[in-house]
Amino acid sequence: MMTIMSLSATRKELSHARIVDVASKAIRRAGYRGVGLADIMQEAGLTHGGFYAHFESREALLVEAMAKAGHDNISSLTEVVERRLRKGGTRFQALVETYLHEAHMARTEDGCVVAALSSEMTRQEDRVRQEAQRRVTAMVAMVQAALPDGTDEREAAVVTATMVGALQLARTLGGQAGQAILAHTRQALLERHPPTPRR
Amino acid sequence: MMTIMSLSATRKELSHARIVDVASKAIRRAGYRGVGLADIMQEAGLTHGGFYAHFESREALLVEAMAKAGHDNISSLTEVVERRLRKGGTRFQALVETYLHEAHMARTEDGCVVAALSSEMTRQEDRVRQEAQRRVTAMVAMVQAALPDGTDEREAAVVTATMVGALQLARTLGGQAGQAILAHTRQALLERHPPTPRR
DNA sequence: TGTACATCAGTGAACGCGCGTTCACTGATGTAC
DNA sequence: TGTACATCAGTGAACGCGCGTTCACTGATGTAC
Repeated sequence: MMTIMSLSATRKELSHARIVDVASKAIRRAGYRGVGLADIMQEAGLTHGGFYAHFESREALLVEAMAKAGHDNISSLTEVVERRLRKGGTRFQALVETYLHEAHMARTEDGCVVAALSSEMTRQEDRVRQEAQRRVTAMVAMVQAALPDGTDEREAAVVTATMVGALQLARTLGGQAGQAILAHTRQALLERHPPTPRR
Repeated sequence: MMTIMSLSATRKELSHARIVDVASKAIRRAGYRGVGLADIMQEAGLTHGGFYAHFESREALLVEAMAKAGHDNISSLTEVVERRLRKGGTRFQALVETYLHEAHMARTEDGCVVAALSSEMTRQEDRVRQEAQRRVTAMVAMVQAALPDGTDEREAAVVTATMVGALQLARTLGGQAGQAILAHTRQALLERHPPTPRR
């Protein structure tokens, strides 16, 4: 929930972290333009006037919010994957089953920032877009780390694309149709990278 | 470019079609909220005041614009696929190579409406969202029609998710990294549904 | 074929609202002595 | 330990702009006779 901060975090640093955290959820829930600064500040327990003491511009907040969302994604996915691993199966299997899970379909604001914003990423100004590229790259790297050692980065990119696309279509359709897409995509990905090597 | 209209199309019907056509490109280029009504009307050769003689609301335009974009997608993809087919290969191969082509990556405003808007679809009001669901369903059906007879609809959905996700990530990364994703996704999909059945 | 009138399609100004940004001010926190 | 002062962090009003929506009006098109 909260960024890990040094013990000597000032009051201002704590406020800053709260604003970024609120924004990281807001953009995933409502899109880059879906929530105004006043609402974000209010949800962080502040008034909107103080915003520019923390950020140069709205855009600067978006950059930090995306980075925060991406780091939260990776750390919470890693944590859940580790937990699942103790019940057996491969790391990849655990990742696929966690990412393409109903719970992830339902909760956009805590979920994957790439899936939440991908079709808007190309339309952002330079700095936001560059951060978006870093988020995509980091996600591909995480998927690659879950695949068997030596797996091509481009293969990891294809798997990432499949997971992101499936989550988005599932969310758009919703309900049973959405769950069916998740289920069959899990199956397809595990066929492609089976727990036990083919030969 | 232009909707096919009856020979007796009135002047108003022609204007209406122009507005929808302009909007169908605008939303793909800039997102649901990326272009204002005044700009759309201007690009259609009109002034903004006349908008409400054509549509009940902005939302109503979005619904028509998405439907138009989707139909244009399917008809132009079908056309290109037919052309490619004459040079050999399977229908699925032609579809994959057309959809995951550099040209599609570069031209969002003429491209797939699902890939252009997917992460925004869940955030729209009812009527827009329902049309979005129809667009996804229609796209899955088109993919299914390109796969061998008897292929499961859910398998078509997985393939659709992979194509949509790959196009989006490729667009976000851009350049060589983007093209690499397209290339490897083409390869991965053709491995999964090879021109000659496995046995 | 021409005239008078009704309807159609579009114009352009105006309104209201939300939102990013700015700024003078205030209360709280910390520091010097 | 207490007092005086400086700095910090945040407040709340205001500004300007863009955008969806409304509306009185106009010029063009079509129809009746």
